[in-house]
Amino acid sequence: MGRTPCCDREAVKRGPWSPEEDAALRDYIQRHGTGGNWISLPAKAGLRRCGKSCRLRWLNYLRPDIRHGGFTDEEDAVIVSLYAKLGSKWSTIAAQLERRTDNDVKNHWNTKLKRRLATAAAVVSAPRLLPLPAAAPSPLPPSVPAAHPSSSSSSLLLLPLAMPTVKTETYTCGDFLRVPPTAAAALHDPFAGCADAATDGSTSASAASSASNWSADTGVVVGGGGAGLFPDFCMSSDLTAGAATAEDDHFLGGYYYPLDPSLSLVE
DNA sequence: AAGAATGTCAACCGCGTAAGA
DNA sequence: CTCTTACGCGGTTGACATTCT
Repeated sequence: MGRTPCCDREAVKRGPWSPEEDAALRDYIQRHGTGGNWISLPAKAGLRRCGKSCRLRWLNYLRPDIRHGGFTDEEDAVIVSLYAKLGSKWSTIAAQLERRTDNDVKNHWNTKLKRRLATAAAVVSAPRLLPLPAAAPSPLPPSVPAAHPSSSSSSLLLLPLAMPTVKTETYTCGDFLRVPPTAAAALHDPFAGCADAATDGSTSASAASSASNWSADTGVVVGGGGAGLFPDFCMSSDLTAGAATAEDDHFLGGYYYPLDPSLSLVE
């Protein structure tokens, strides 16, 4: 037994909105607002649409202060990070992104980010994340916090990596998708355990060292491998300038997945 | 060039819940 | 307190576009 429909399905139009309907709805709302009652709005606006449909059309498409598509790397990082913390709370996640709708964020996750992560994880075969040698010197500049409060219990090395602009050899950091440690765990990252297993106080799996050890089939080594390398690789100008703070959650640490499936790990 | 496969995104569905009667 | 109504949200669908074979 289904629930009572919110409106008479026979009486209302469904499917894609015409430009005329868009104009009528936009015009009405700009003149009168929603009036706090979406159910009665369609009749007042002269639309043969369900109130729910009007609300959705306005919130997800017609509102003047929203953006569609073209998600930036920073937005991707925020989405992945918040998804790991909150799950599919799309409205909450969207609220953290300027002028984005929950529907857009949800679609972006389902069609791009989720698949990208899954593909990357599948392509990569263990060992995914290379533990740094215990004696590896800390690559962190003095101004960069050694650990983020939210993940301080993890032995993950938190890296001074931001969404990447510096080209090194064949690839840039833009060729990798950064996933914060918590997000990687939430995605059942097969390598998460590898990082967490290092409990001896030494720095462990390093996103930067991982990224810097990937190569293309051509054998070109990206970077040169090793923890000492990444100040030259993916270091954001903000971080090198010491501007990063512990609050810059999505700029610190995490796993780097190659977006190019042809990338393989350099042993 | 054509059909199939895949990707994208707008829109719908139905559930949970807050607010009001 | 209970019931009804409407809103907001997350999951899902389906049409259209694009890419692949």
